[in-house]
Amino acid sequence: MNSNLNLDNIALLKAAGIKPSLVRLKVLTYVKNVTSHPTVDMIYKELADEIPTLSRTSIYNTLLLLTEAHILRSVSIDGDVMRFDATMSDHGHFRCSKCGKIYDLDFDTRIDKVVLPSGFKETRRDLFIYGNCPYCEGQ
Amino acid sequence: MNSNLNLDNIALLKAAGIKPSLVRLKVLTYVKNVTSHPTVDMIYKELADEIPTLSRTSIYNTLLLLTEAHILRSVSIDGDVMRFDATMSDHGHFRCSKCGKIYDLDFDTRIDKVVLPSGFKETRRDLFIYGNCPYCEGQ
DNA sequence: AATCATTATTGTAATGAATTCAAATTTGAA
DNA sequence: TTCAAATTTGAATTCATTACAATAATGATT
Repeated sequence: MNSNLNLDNIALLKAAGIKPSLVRLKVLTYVKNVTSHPTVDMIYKELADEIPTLSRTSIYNTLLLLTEAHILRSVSIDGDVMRFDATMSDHGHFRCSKCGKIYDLDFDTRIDKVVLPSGFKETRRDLFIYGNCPYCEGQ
Repeated sequence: MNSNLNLDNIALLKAAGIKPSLVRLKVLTYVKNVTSHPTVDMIYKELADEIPTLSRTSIYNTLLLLTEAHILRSVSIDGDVMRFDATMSDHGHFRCSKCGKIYDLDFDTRIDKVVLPSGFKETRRDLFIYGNCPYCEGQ
């Protein structure tokens, strides 16, 4: 399964004109396999075991590259550290004010009814909802 | 008009249990009179003329105080520097990718139709739309 | 008016995420 | 194998924000 995913990711990177180096594959695979919207630090700490020479700069470089290629997207919520997300379909984010966990938030097309004043041209939107998640709401 | 607004702001601060000091009044008045969603730096540079001894820390302190009192709100868009907004009614924000200007974005209640999964309790939401504003879209 | 505790303001130092940049390493074509 | 190009590294830098201790201002009480 992991190797399959790697094969997919190799193809994915090649299709985007990006050489599938070790660092790039590991970063991409990790962000894809995880729902935690990891930070650079989380990625670094996770991959440092497998790649002992790894530097944070490489992760910054890689994430910038993958973000510009629209393979990942960056998520910056309310002044927090930058996080990264492999879910590229249109969706919002919920952040629990207690535990800080970030959830992907599917929303249907009703949000598209928010209309811009004339002359404004939209390229992207972010919806962030804050509150308590089910695990923190109980207590 | 300015003195009237100051009188209003004095009352506003008092009602919130905040002593209406000079710095607080100047910061509040400035953010209220301006639609630019100013940064700490913009506020500092603007007020430094009138209050020569002003420090950035005071502005940070003041903005935190006013934000916690729900007199102002902070706006953090896509990893940018923190900005501040005196419009407290429900609204979104549009940032022009070219000129960087931020516009308030009224939206009607249709956005409220975005439904959270059960167990999630919402306290606040942010909607950010990116693209080009009318002045930048032309060229 | 003087005292004094409380609050506000200041300024310096520390923190930490993100960026810059040049050097070292790796890669892959010739 | 050679060599140029691309990748990775690590140290230094930048810059917004926070921490914190010192100073100044305020306002109630005597």
